[in-house]
Amino acid sequence: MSRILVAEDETRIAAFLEKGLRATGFAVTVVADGPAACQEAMSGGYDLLVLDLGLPLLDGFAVLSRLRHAGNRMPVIILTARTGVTDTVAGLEGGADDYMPKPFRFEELLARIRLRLRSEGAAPEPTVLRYGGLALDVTTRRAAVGGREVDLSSREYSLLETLIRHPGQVLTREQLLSRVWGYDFDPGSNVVDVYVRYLRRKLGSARIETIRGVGYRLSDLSPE
Amino acid sequence: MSRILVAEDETRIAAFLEKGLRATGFAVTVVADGPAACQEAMSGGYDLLVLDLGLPLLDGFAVLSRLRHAGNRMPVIILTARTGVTDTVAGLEGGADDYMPKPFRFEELLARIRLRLRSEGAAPEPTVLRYGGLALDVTTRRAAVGGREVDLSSREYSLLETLIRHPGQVLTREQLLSRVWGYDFDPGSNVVDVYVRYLRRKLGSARIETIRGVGYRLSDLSPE
DNA sequence: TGGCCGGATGAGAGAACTCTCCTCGAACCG
DNA sequence: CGGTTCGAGGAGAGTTCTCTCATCCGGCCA
Repeated sequence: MSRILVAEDETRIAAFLEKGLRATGFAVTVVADGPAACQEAMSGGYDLLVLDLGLPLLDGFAVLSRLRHAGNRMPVIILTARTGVTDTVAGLEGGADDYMPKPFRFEELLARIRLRLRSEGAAPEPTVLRYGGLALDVTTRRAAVGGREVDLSSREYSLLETLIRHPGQVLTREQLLSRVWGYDFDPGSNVVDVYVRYLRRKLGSARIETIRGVGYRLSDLSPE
Repeated sequence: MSRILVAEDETRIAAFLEKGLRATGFAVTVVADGPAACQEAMSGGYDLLVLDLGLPLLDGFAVLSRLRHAGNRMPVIILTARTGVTDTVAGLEGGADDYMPKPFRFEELLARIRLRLRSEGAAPEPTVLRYGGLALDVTTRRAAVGGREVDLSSREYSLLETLIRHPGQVLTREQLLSRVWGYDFDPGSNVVDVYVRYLRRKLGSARIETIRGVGYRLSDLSPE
């Protein structure tokens, strides 16, 4: 699987990224300041760099610029605080690289990463995800159960996509919460339960299994 | 530019597709029944086929199956009535091909077509569209004006994307209405005006020019 | 068996979104 | 110059979406 370098100094976010990316199957290394980011990135051992702008010692811009001047063309996804107006300038305006304003949903970042890695010549990402009679179209964000088209809200879709990307695997509420809702969401909330219910109503209740005390799992019913 | 074959018997929709695709810069041929679709498609003169399932004489499934059996691997996007439950079965379930349930928004179809053509080895579609200090990120559907991040609703984004894909060109209300809202939308509505106003409020009013009696146009102000 | 705990469900508040309708003002045309 | 037409803008209704909260139910354990 691909190797990803994360340059982020806020430990909470760094941990969030590391855990999520690792669970997705990437090899992850985290660094917390600019010089370390440079050094690691230059080593050539990574397929992609997730780069926070607000790094200590040497900020993200400087890191990126050094990389590029050294001829390093690895794909870079920039994390930028949304509040800082000027930050985003170079994000979108700055040129070829991808950016992602904070706070972001993990699934969104994942989508960007997949896109970047794919364009690097890897196998193309399938446009339709299938599992046990379910079909999810990632480009139009629509779903079908056993051939019946189903309307999903944005949240519902995102939750279902997360589940279907880990077929047969149990995901805890915390995992789902952080992936679909983001890293700064109230851990005591029962949104996940509620949205599971919404999905069950639309997909049929047997599609999503409850593992008591653990979490939820997509079950692989064959098409009705 | 790419050549597209449209197989659709409802004249209203066929005309809608032909006009829209042509305006986008594709070379378009329209056929209205199954045998004609087969014949044209087999000719090899097209890069992509937009195929309605409800064709007379020979339905879309049959056309597709004949094509594939004949070894033709051209990308096919299937149009399917959303009401017909069973139709969608083979749409999403059927395998490798793309499908698009009716009624659809033109811009959505366009996105699918671009995706298909891109994966055919053409130049990759840029992920950020820029024009006159505007930057639009097509993957996250976010926008920035002169570096300032702007939140857009789904409709607002879609309208702005349509405008930015025709930089400097005047688009009529009808064009915008059919592209962003769909082909069966009330032509007497003033939604376009309203959404132009929303965009102006968010982007600055000078960004979108009004051409009296004609329509709207993005103006290429340099970044503020 | 009785009580507890985790999950399911119902209800609903608040916000965002989409669209319609109506009025005002300005451009254009005679 | 006056009337007409077209677009700008304000206001608001209806809907959907997202999330919270409170209650109910059923499994599980003492």
